[in-house]
Amino acid sequence: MNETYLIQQVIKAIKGLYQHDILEKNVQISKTRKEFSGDYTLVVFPLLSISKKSPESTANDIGEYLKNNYSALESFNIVKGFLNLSLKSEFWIEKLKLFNSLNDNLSSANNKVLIEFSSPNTNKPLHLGHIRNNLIGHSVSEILKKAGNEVVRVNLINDRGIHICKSMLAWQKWGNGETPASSSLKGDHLIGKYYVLFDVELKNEIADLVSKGNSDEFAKNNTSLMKEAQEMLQKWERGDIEIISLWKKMNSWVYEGFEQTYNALGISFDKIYYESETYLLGKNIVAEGLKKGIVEKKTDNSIWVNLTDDGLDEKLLLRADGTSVYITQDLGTAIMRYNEYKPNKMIYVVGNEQNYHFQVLKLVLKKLGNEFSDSIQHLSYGMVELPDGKMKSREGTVVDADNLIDEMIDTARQISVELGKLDGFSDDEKNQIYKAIGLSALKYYILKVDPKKNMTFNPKESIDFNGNTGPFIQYTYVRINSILRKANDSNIEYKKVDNNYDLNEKELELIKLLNQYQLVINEAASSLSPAIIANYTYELAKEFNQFYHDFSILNAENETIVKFRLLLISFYKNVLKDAMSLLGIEMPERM
RNA sequence: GGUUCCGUAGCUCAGUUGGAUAGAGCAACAGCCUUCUAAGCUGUGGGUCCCGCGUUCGAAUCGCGGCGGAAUCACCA
Repeated sequence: MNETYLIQQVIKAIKGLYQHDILEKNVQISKTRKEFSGDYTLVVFPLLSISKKSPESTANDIGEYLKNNYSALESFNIVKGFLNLSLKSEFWIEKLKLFNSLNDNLSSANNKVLIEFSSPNTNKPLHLGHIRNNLIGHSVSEILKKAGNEVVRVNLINDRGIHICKSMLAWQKWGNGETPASSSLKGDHLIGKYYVLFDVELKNEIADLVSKGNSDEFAKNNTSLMKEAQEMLQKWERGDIEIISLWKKMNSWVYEGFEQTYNALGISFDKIYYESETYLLGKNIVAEGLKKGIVEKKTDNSIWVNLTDDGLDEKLLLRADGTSVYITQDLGTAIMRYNEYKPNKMIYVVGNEQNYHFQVLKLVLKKLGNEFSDSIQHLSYGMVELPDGKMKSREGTVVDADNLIDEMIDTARQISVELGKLDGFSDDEKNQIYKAIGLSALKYYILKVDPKKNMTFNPKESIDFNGNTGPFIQYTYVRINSILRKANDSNIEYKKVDNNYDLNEKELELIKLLNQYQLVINEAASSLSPAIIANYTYELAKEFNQFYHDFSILNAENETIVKFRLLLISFYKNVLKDAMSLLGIEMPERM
């Protein structure tokens, strides 16, 4: 809690009472817990060595001092070593007024931040893990922007490498010219089908070799299919016209498919990099490193970097046949990006299974003389697991992104129809609302969990639409909206508020919570965590619903109260919408 | 085996730089629609915060040691 104005008052009090200077960070002020009365609580224990008095009398000294010297203070009370301070209504009403200018009082970090997320392979459709990546990336971008940073969103498409050759080869061998049009399969799903087929056929071949008396080890390393795939990769790197044109054709199918999924999720990028366009730079960088003697060539011509001095291992940078590996292109991409944008910070949204990779990447970049290496931050997020463990494509347990999105929207439709809330809307309007609700359930479900933690998704239990969920928050918004619409229809003017307004307890709670928004944004931005925003929106919604239940707004006791409450809830509406937009979640006007 | 991360209610998760009697949702049970949208509100039950030791006025939070789980240590990406 950085309520600076209060902290300054306490510092003054300590100085006045005990002639002692104290640092801001040593003043512990927090929100007062619900079971006690007060707005803020000062923990006096750390101050005892200065006051040389008991906790109670120290708290009393400070309380009295503030009472006499700080005009905003209404009253105080002391429980054990805790000094609870209540501020005057006027103080909170002034705070509330600041929400008239919601968007222009943000801390401006003025940093340029480049953030990479999504980064799909072009050999299979997106799944639930990718959804988490995309949602986190998009949301963190929005949060950083809100906190005053310039944000560049980039996607790095992994469009080359042995895995792409596998699906190309399988399609060439067994595809019979199948296309998305001919099969009415989404392009990325079509390619995925052949990637799986390759794996199946590869297993068959290995089994065949083993049955002919070869060892498992030998069989694995000597399949004709793998050899063909490797030859294809070499041809690709040499620019073989036939292979390149096949590659372009198949990739274009995948991009069309991805585009649909990105659109459904509401995600976009400022810049898309393709590994096929950056990996050569990576190779050059490795070659330079070789000249400088930073990396070394082994007898089989493969190139390695030795990181044993840094507690890590040796790492391959180029294969013996000269083709590049994952980290090769990542080196090139990082340098290219840095030179292009000169950001203060580069964030990579990549799963925690690649923690080691990023350790290596930063080290190698540094060794090669790139000081910006220190500005790279790996936003390492946890895996999405199923109740019995990891998703495995071989076992067909992968939760497909497109299917899941469709299911969520369909569930939203079913619930809405059951409740009969959208009777009288056009089909277009209805579909738009179903989509907003279904996606909010999905997005909120994923984003409310701390990114760095693994999370469990149970496909058998559908994602909830009640309780701590996206639709609940949307519903709250819609309720507010409905009241404001009625107020508008009756031409009630509620933009002004009198400082003498007598706040009731719940109204005060609502203002205090609203007042935290700025802090919450800053915290979410510094910890790169959409979960902080999500949990805050839930608090907002819960508080409002209690208020809504306990107090009438349009039929309040008198006009002053009606107007005040309308103003208050209109700020709730704005903040709810604003906060949810940071999660990439749209708010329907009715539902 | 080395390194990193994690362990909070039956389940899914919160718990802000160490602060007061550890919180929500789901699931279960019991109430609340003639009144601003019941996708809501209220209540009941549910805990060895993995275990132990330490630091501290104070530990779910920090340190050390265990136990349990995950990831990684690829000429996959």
